[in-house]
Amino acid sequence: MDFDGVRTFIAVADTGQFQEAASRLSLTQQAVSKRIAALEASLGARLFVRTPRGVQLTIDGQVFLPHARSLVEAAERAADSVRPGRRRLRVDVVKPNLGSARILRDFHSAHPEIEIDVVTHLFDAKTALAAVRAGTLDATFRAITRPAQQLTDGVVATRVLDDAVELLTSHTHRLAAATSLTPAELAKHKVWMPFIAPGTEWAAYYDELAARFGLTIDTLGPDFGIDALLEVIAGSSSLATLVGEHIRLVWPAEYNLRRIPIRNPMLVYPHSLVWRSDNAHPALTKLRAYLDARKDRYRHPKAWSPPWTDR
Amino acid sequence: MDFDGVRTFIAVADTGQFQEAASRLSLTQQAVSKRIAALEASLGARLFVRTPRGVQLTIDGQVFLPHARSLVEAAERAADSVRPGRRRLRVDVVKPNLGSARILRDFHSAHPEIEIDVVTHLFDAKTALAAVRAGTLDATFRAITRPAQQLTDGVVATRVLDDAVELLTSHTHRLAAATSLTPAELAKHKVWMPFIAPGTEWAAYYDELAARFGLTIDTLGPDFGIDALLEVIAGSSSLATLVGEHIRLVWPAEYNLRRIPIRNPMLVYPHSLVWRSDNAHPALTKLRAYLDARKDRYRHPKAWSPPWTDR
DNA sequence: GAACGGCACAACCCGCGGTTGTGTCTCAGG
DNA sequence: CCTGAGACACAACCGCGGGTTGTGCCGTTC
Repeated sequence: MDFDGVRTFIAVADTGQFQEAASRLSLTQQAVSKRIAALEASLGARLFVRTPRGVQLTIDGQVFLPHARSLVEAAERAADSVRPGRRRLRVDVVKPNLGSARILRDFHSAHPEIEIDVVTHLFDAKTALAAVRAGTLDATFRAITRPAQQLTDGVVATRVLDDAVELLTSHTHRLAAATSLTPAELAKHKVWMPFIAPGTEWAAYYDELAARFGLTIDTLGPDFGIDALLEVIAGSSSLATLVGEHIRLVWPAEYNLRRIPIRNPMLVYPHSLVWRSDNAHPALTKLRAYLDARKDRYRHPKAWSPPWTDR
Repeated sequence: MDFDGVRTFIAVADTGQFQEAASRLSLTQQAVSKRIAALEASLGARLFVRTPRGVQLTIDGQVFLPHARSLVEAAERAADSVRPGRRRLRVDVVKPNLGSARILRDFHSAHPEIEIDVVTHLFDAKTALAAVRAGTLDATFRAITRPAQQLTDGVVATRVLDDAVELLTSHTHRLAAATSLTPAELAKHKVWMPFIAPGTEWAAYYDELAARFGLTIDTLGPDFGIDALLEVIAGSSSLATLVGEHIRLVWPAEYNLRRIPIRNPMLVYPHSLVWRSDNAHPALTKLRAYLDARKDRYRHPKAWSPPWTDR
């Protein structure tokens, strides 16, 4: 099964005859006949009944037709997704379960007509910012370290989300019963965050956090993914980790995990939207307007965040 | 852009190197290299950065990857739709705006996991029944004329929908003010139904109806489609047509059309579900159970319908 | 610095997919 | 009833796209 065959099938179905489809495709009737025969052979089903006055779709053909159309549409979309100019908006959200991804989903349900390509798993903010600068990425939700240095040549940012840090523990952990914690209380316990890759802006954030409040954060150990982490946390009464309030986490009911907010001060991880000021993509304008209209909804203005972030 | 290229792209993206992808695809590394180069050329974008230790997706590549996956999935679905055995349920509903299509949609929203291929535009019940008998169609919603003759060799039917006939007129028509009509009142006016193709079960139904109640139904004139018909009806004070209560019709507000129910007796068009008794498709079982659970919801047991339909 | 592992380029070659030519079937018209 | 037109299939041919083998280059590793 190949694209040419599918496209030929659609042309024949639309015109009702091989001849007409052939001239529309700038082919001979025999070529169209062969393509359809090949497609039918590869599918193992007859798609047309040949009549002296043209062809007619069989039931298999009628069933296949809408699939064929959606197939070429999907091909169109795929090609458009990388075509320079007039392409879908490309936004980086670090990970699909983060608060930034949730905001993007909210935006998408508010404007379902705007098509978005979500990018994840870029290594760090530096990579993402370089991509924004190069124009391969329209926007990224990232924490911005040292803004003066990184936001050069027309790359701008606004703070859009303060994700409050919470402690995630098993129900057997010594802090499990607390309804909230202060950073000072937290300093007495070890925090384990193997998913923080060294050299990223996440590592920088937690370094600052640990230094400022005297926490011990252990980022050692291989990162086997969030599910493995949750399982280990659930089975331990001494291990705990930090997560953002907006991070979507699901675990089996028997894990019985606790998410404990931190107060006095509240600690927030700062997400900014970063884009090139000369990027005229209409969907980007819509996204910025959407975020601007909600700019206070996801902010915790009195909470602590590192001094290097834009405000 | 061709399927092989897209599949190769996915294999390379998954393995992270041409070599490995090549052996997985039973190709040489050079062939993979050429395929990717050709794909990149046809898309006008670089998908991988070549490194000494393999390849890495560019941002374009990351964006393209999910599209590529959905593309091969769509291809899978398309091929499955006509593969004999283990295919989606194929149901014929005459036209997408009919009550039978609505019931099928209701069924689909009740069981979103069941995938259905909807077939329309089969010429008549005879064709549809032949397709059911041949096994190319799993079920059809049709009116059954002369059940004893047509429902031979294991093809069975149950009545699932009585679609009450209504008169559709402009607001300037002489009957426009009526809140309901009797067939006898209708007999004095001409009814125009150019969309009834001669030789179909629809024509048979309206022939019976006209003969029984003395109506004059005109099926002459070319059928330019439902929109054209509505426009003509809207502009005439003498033309009217008959439609089922469950037929979904939309028209511009200024048309100001009226749908007038018919009573004493109510006239219904009988839809039956027809299937082969030896068809073991699990989705068909579900559909039958669904319809059986609602078998009184769409019925008008006291209404008139032709004597040849199953009850 | 040599061996290794990875990708690209070059040359070759087979066969897929196109074209031309022809046969067959059906329907319309005289 | 015959004939011509129109439509699709089959056969033969052929060029080129896409595969293979062979080789080079480059960066990493020991």
